[in-house]
Order: sequence, then C-alpha cells, then structure tokens
Amino acid sequence: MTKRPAPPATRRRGAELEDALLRAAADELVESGYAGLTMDRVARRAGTNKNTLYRRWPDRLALGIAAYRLLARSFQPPDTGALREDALETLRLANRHWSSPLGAILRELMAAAGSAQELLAQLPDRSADPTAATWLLILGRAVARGEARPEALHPRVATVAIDLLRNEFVTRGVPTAPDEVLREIVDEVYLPLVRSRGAVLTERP
Amino acid sequence: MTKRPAPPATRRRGAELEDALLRAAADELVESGYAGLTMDRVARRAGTNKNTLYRRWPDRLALGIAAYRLLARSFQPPDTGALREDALETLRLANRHWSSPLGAILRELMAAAGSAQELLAQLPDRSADPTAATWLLILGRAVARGEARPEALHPRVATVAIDLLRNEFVTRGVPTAPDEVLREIVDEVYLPLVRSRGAVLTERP
DNA sequence: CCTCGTTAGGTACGTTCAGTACCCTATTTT
DNA sequence: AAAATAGGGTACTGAACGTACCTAACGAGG
Repeated sequence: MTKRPAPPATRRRGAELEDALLRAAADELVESGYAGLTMDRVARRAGTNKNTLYRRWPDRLALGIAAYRLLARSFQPPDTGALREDALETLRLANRHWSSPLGAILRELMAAAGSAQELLAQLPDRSADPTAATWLLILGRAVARGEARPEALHPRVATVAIDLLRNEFVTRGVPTAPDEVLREIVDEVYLPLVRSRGAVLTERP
Repeated sequence: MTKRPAPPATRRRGAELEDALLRAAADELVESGYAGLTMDRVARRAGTNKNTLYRRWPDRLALGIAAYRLLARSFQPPDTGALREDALETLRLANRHWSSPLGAILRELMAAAGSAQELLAQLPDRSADPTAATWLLILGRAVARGEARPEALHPRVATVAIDLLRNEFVTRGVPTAPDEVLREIVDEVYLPLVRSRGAVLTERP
C-alpha cells in the first residue's frame, strides 16, 4: 500500500539526494496537490526520512515551492505579426496554465505563502519581471509596426491584459476562463488602451 | 490565563446564542487572524463548547467567513464631480481596507476557501456585483458630464482600476499599495481607457 | 404543573501532521 | 585508520480538527 520504492543500492548524498527529494515532492504535488503534500509521504517516496527534508528546507511550504519550480517551465512569447493575436495567444497560454493541475497547485502555494514576499518571489508566475518582459516585447513589436502608441510601453500599461485575467481567477473561484472573457479583455480593454489613435491624439494645444 | 468570560446567568439558545458565537469568532479573528482562529478558543470565549459551533457551521472555514461578514461593512461611493478624483478616492478606500487588519483576514479567508465558489461568494469584497455597481455609478456620472465615453460603461471596462489594484495585492505580497501606484493606475490606464476623445487633451498636473 | 422532546454543555477521544530529538550507520576526507 | 560529515530509523510532542456520548437545562403541550 505505502509506496516505498527502490531502497537505493548505495546511500545517496548532496545534489543527487536533493534531486531525488525534489523529484519525490514534485510527484506528490502533482498527485495530491499541496494540501496533500506531507513530509512523511515525500520522505518515504524518496526512500528516506523527514530529517533529510528538514535539513534542506525549513518547512513544508519551502519544500512545496522548491518542488513547484521543477514543474513550471518558461515559455516563448508568440510572434504572429498582429498585436491582437499575440495578446490573445499569450492570454490563452496563461489561461491554460492556470486552469491546469499546475495552476491549482500554484494557487494553493500562493495561498499558503500568504504575504511572505520572500517566498512569493520564488514562484515563477508571481515575480513580475518575466511577465512584464514578455508583454513589453509583444507590445514593443506592435509599436514598431505602428499598431500601438509608444507611451503604452510602460509596465503598468503593457501588462494590463494578463493582470485582468489573473484577477478573473482570483475573484471568481473559477477553474478556467472562457475564451470569450479573453477576447473581451483584449478587445474592450487592452487594444483600446494601447492602440495608436492617429492624429487626434498627437496634436497638443 | 484562558479567558472564560461570563458564565451566562441563564442558558442562551437560538439566535441569542448564535450571535454570541459569531461575536466571539469575530473577536478572535481580529485578535489572531484566521490562522489563529481555533474552534476551541472561540467556544471558550463564547462561554460554550465546540459542539455548539459544529451544530451551526460545518467547519472552521464556514465559521470564519460568517464571522468576517460581521466585520465588513459597505461604503458610500464618493461623488467629487470629477472622474479622476472619484476613481482615486475609491481606490484609496479599497487600498485602506485591504491594508488594514481586516484586509489581511480577508486574504486569509480567500486563501483558505481556495476555489470553493460557494464560499467565496459569501465574502462581501469578493462578489463582483457590488464592486461593479459602484464603478458603473461613478463612470455613469462621468459619462453624463462628458468626461468618459459611453462605450466604457461595461463592467469589464468600468472596473479595470480596482481590478488592477487587487492584482497589485495579489502579485506583490505587499501590505499596502503606495499612493503613487494608485495614481499610475488612474492616470496611465484608467483615464486613457475610458476618457472620451474630446477630453483627451486635458492636461493633468 | 409535570413530563418529554429539543438544544446546550462537558469531557474525552481518535486522527492527522508538523516539527524535533536522539542515536545509529555509511561515506568521505584528512 | 581515525575523524568528521551527512544520511537513516524511530519515536515523541503538541496543536487542532472533527466526533461521540452523555448529562442538564429549557420550554411547550397535556
């Protein structure tokens, strides 16, 4: 019943052991979510014991976050040649991720981290920088094409779409956002906000 | 040491008892947050025992949410005569609330509720309707004054400012948002988004 | 006014986990 | 080979949730 795999031929140490621990923790996360991540189970699955875990991570949350980082991977921003499609595509990617089991885990971890900034900062999807960079890239290309106004190249403005989608997940307890919502965000908010509007806007009194 | 107040002269029942329980839970929430809300302590503080609690609420979270509702109160939307000021003022109110101990409790509860919609819906600040109503009201007045374009009277658009502020709390683990952030949200995003074209060129300080 | 059903109160558990303590054993380093 | 370091086993403490079970007050109907 209890999974006690591979009594290791030789005793593992250092990085090798650490990898095995993280691997086990990540597997448990995927199987049972953060709520079901217990130190005992992780230790058993890794073929070791809690001591080894506590020697490396101060508590369950730290372990959970470290394990999650194994699971999350970065992605390539799309480049379709049109701002609307780039934005939609990026939103769809985020939507898929947040709707996936991984997204659920992420939300559990965020919840558990509460307002511990130093922990939150380690969640890849949380640190603002990569997100902002992605959107500034997309938007920069749109500006170069004349699709967007240069003043929109401001982190606060560039990331509005993804921020609104994140908000959708936070306020609704919703498992996944319908595509219609994504389109609404892009067409009703994002494009009107960043689009260049021609001569009307450029003249100054 | 353990507070065991007022052994009640006569045995309380029904609504009277329920009020006392909620009162006790709310006090505990304020003192120790949701993390520190234990069924035993609430029961003791109310001068009764856990059975009585479990007869009314299925679990700790349900009790926490019910108690929080006692603490949160609604507010009046401002009416300063200028959209910029109305928006800023509303954001400042929300910022103050979310920065207060009550805001911290709200975040704990949201975290604990995870994706249980039926529970989340009971959090006053969570249900989208009142928020949307407030912003549509503010924006409606701005439209009437010619400050905003009528097409902006759309829930998705009207609530952008507060959504971005909420997002600020979620992504940063930040205790309070600096006023500068509020101004940025209003001046860089909200006003450009909803402003009617005629008013676009009005300078801001 | 007395009896009986309903609801409150008291107490004690069973369980699950986090986190810790202690001591033994394998591996590496000197 | 001895010493130092790091892994392994096991047991324990303590905090809470949630439950079981029994006793005692209340209040309504005969």
